[in-house]
Amino acid sequence: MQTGRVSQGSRAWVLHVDLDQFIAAVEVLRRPELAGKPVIVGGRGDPTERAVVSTASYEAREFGVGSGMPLRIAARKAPEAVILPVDHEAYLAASDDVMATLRTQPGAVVQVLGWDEAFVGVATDAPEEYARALQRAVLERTRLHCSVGIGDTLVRAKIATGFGKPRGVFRLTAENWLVVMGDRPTIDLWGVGTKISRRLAAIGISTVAELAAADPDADGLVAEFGPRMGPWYAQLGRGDGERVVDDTPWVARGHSRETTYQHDLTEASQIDEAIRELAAQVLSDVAAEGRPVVGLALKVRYAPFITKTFTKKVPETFDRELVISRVMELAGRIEPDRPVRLLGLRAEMSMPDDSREGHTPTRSGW
DNA sequence: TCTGGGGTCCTAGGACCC
DNA sequence: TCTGGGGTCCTAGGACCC
Repeated sequence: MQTGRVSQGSRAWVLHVDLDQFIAAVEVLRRPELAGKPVIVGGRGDPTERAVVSTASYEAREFGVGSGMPLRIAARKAPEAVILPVDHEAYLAASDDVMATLRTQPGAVVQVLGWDEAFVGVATDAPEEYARALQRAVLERTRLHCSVGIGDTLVRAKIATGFGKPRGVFRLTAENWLVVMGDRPTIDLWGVGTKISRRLAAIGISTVAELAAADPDADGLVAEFGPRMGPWYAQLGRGDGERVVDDTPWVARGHSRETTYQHDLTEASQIDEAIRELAAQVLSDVAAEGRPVVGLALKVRYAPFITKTFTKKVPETFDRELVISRVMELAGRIEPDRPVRLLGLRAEMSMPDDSREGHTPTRSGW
């Protein structure tokens, strides 16, 4: 494992690189006539189907379209928009080019976070210059623009990027953390969503500054969130945490497939067939890893928003038939005579001995 | 016809064992 | 027969991220 530690007096920095409107930008590259137009990418590109927006171009965002929005609604808000189907292969190829470019930067340790973002650890006395050089390299090699956050922890670098968008650079460290973030609501933190921010507000913590000043025990964080997450949220409020970028290759814990059906499934035979199809997909994903299955999870969404998950541990196995029979056991728990809108199947695999297990903080990227 | 698909991790509670 | 505490494993559910 390589790490981004200090060398020879230069200070260690964490850079967070995030491509601007990545998916839409990739689409515009191969369809130059779309430049400057509202572009929405989602599902199979058909706004009459059940699907959501993956990415909207900045022009489409002006109409109020955003990621995660039902495609049907997006099409209504931006009737002029060009709607394109999701093309995973194309984005993966573009992503690989971007990551390869980052790795060519002098002294860079690259930790990939997703298709369109990565941490870069580097020791330098001029992080802004380094960031600008990095942006130029990515643009030259891929024709894609990115924003860069500079921080002294992963969390601060990640949050800094938002202030740099689009195409900019922003530095967020212990020095200016509270000045920049203190008055903001806790939901602006990476790792705090609507539920947690509401629970924080209920114990009297609404802003980042209040969270930063909180004593986990005395101020109720431990009582509300437990001995592990309570102190973790207080640390997050201060922007503290991991400082070392880690390029250890990712090892997936499992693989899953999920399908939302355009028309709810009502017949037992339909459901049976759909589950066998999911199982075949998941098993081929798992087979490609060459690691045994150790657990299964079957997710069922009954219309409209009631989701159940059935899980089952299995003895380590490579046996397809055995796994499928266990999956069908789980399927037997689906309530009959109830329309099914979504089915998902996840297979967990045994972890190789040399993988990082229980590293803390445990969520990816933290 | 309101809500994708791929992930990760934490916690609570019950079962079971000593 | 009743009761206790500690530990581990499993299942289900929740939350968050891109």
